[in-house]
Amino acid sequence: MADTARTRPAVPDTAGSFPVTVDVVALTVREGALHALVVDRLLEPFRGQAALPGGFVLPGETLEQAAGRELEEETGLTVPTGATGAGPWHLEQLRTYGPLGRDPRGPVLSVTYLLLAPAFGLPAAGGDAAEARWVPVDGNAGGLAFDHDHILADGIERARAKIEYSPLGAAFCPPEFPVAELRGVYEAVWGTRLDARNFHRKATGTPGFLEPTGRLGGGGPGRPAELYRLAAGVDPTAAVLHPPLMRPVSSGRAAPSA
Amino acid sequence: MADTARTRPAVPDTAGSFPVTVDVVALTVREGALHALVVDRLLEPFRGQAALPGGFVLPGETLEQAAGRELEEETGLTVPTGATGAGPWHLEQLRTYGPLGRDPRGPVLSVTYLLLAPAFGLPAAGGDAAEARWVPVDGNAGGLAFDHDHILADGIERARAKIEYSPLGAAFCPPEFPVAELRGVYEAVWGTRLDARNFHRKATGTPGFLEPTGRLGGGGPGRPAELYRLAAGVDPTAAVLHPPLMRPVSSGRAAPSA
DNA sequence: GCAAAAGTGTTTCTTGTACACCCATGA
DNA sequence: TCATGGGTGTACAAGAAACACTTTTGC
Repeated sequence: MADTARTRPAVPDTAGSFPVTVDVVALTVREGALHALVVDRLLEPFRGQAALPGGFVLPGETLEQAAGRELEEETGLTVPTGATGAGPWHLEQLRTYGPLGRDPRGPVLSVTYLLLAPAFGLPAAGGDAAEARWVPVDGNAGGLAFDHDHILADGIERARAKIEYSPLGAAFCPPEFPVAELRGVYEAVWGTRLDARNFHRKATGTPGFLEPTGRLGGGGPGRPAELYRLAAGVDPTAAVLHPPLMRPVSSGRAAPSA
Repeated sequence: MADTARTRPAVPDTAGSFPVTVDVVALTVREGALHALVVDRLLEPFRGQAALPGGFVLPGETLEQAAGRELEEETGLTVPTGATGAGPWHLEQLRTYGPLGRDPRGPVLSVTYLLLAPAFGLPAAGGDAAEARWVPVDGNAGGLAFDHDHILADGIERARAKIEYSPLGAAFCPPEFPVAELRGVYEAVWGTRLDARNFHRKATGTPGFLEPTGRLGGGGPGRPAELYRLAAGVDPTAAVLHPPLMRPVSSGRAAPSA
């Protein structure tokens, strides 16, 4: 074992060394349906096939920085790094896959992240970036490169579970939104219908969840809705919904695959 | 970019390559208190200091295999790999830390696992393995090497949250156990007292949680308790407790650090 | 006025919580 | 018999579910 210096111990040379990718399950709600972000691969392996946005971690980068960089390269949007809670975005680590049997190039570790975001437009195809697009995830998406179908399913299940007890549903909404929009998020993510009146009471009555802005959101038919924002100073990963807002038992509650 | 072959694309050479460790937060309940497994480090860095059991992933290993191997080397016990659900043990991935600023040897990624286990004895110190021991985690453990204090706190919080809605509390118990032992697990993990009678009703009345064995556990004073086992064929990570067994609001419910 | 959506009130039922009470054993 | 812990019954309160009803807008 080559001890370069007594003050700077070295990693044992029997240890493996692995390329590491960061892949992102980016979810949003558009037109009442849950969508995931995918890109068409420009390079082998799986060239031309859809995949989750992601790529290799570069030396000197943190995992979060790599996730933000890949998202920016492939969607043009800038995710404030360490953005857990800053703005409507929410980025959190999902889990790590690999290193064996998931990449034809050899052993590769993939650290995956879950991004919950309000709907946003994507740059047109072309340029140096692969085309990124939103695809609905109505149960049957499928067909992604690598083990990305599996990762996507795990990300969706995480999102479904998380909005039960955390205020993270608001991460799918713009900074100010009516209660009905938040309800639409829950309905899209869970794939169920919720009673508008009971949801309103529960959402507005839970301390540390919503905060009225005083403004009204006009536009559509019917009475204008009051606009709310996510309560200030609340950790968006904290369990503030006590008791939780639980999905109806009919809704899919599959455990994430081990 | 050196394309070694058209049929076997290579990892781009701008990608970083990282040593990867697996570290395990092993928790158990002994004498009514939650304990974590730590080992005393025999090598630099942090020689002589306590740390979570773990070590480098070797080439050709899966992460779970590495976790099982490290546990076996340091505690002498054999964790059936892919053991999610087999036997009373439960091993699940916690999260991944790094690669920057956590190891004086340089950038190292740590994939961490959470092991929930019934109390078991440990081999005596000496031999080629570091001494492993159980330490109580009454809030103030502290003093572990690397970022292991942080990882341990995340693991404890995961365990606290998980037993609310999954049958995993039984992973701390032997194959057959009285309801009171399971209640003791909840009390130790949450650091609260629970009403024995209501707990009994809830635990035995939840479908897919406990299964009577018909046997009685004698021994102590008082009426002998019926023994139960974890219900067969239930995914221990599935959320079977509906509605969940929720910890009293006074109990620590800190969100895992981002 | 009418339709549509927001928001409130009310009733019913389920569940958590607290605690009185009985059961089965050892000393 | 008493102490100890296992297990059941019951009353109360909090919350979920269902839905009638009022409010406020556009057409």
